[in-house]
Amino acid sequence: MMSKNRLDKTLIFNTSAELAEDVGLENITLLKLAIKLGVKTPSLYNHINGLKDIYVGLATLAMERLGAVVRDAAIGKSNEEAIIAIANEYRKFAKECPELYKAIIKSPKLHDSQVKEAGHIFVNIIYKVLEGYKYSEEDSIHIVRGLRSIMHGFVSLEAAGFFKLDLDREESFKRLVSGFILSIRK
Amino acid sequence: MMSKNRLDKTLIFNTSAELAEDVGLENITLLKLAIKLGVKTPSLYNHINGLKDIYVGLATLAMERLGAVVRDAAIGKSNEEAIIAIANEYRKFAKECPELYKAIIKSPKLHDSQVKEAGHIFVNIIYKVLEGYKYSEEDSIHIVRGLRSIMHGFVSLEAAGFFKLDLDREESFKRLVSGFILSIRK
DNA sequence: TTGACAGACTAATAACATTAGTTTAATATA
DNA sequence: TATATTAAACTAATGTTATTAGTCTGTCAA
Repeated sequence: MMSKNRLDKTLIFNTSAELAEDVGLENITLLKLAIKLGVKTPSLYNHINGLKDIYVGLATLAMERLGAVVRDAAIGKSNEEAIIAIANEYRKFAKECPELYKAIIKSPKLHDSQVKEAGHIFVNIIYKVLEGYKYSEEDSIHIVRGLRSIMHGFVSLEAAGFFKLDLDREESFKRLVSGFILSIRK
Repeated sequence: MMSKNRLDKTLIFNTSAELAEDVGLENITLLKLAIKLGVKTPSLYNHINGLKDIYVGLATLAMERLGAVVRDAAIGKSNEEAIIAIANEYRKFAKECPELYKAIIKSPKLHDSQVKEAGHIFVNIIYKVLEGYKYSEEDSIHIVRGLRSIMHGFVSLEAAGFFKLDLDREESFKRLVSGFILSIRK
């Protein structure tokens, strides 16, 4: 009657993501997570190898969701319109799930993990959008790095509270993105 | 003979910064710090209020050092030349002290702390450089936010290992900065 | 029915951060 | 110089966590 508290990785990571938003990414504990799952702490170890796995799982989840958001944003759009839509949805995602978003960067090292894989998918969407511009492969790499930098940079400084005046943050972001688009015009 | 192990905040934070680079920002413990200082753990509490203070202190230290680096970079230069120099030195700092750099963003909340103060100083240097451009105050705000975003974004994605191809990262950064400068030209 | 196994559980350990209370040594004061 | 004050070190103890070891139980295949 209570296969309710039957665990698996998906459930664990999804619940971790909720917990992160509740208590803050840094304040996740296995006890809190276990309680939220209706289970005792050590039971988690039947599915994951400890807290580090949680952070890797969260980074992967974040990347996957961000990839989906960005993919959807770009549907039916091309070139500048697509870039603007991607940037706006990227920022929206980071504002809606700030703690999950942080997990992307916190991830201990990307090397070992599936985060890599999820990251590839995310990046490939942007490459696809750039196809309209007919850049060389090399140029595309630089541009994708640039776009990711402005999106991540703005969004994480904003989340950290560095842009104090509440006023005008939309406008700041809009200008940054427009400026970037301008600078990659051929 | 051993006033060697006499503590104060400056010593504690400087040593914490070294420790962070040794073991990673996330892996600092008060025990490791105490050992490095030749002291027992509880002694630290005579000067700080716990681990959180360490992170706030590190964020402040990082901001101060970054401010100094940026200030020095801009000496004797103006406009585009100054911006390029600032960006390059900013990145260099982040590469040389990656763990300390991370402390800037990790800082729990900036509100409560002196990080704010150090941040102001840092930002004011950039405002000063922009004076050469004769922007309106509002424009300046947007531009400073933009510049910080590209610097922080690139540097932290790079540090996190997101730009896999070792090749060309210099070039990517150079293009990003040049593009930004281009986009703020009047 | 039984045997195996996944996945839950209890119990125990170790690494920390943190607090309370004690001692020591330097410095100011008489 | 002697004494009082005090800052800052120390020892001892507590509570929270992560993690591990070993046990129990229900499910499913033979």
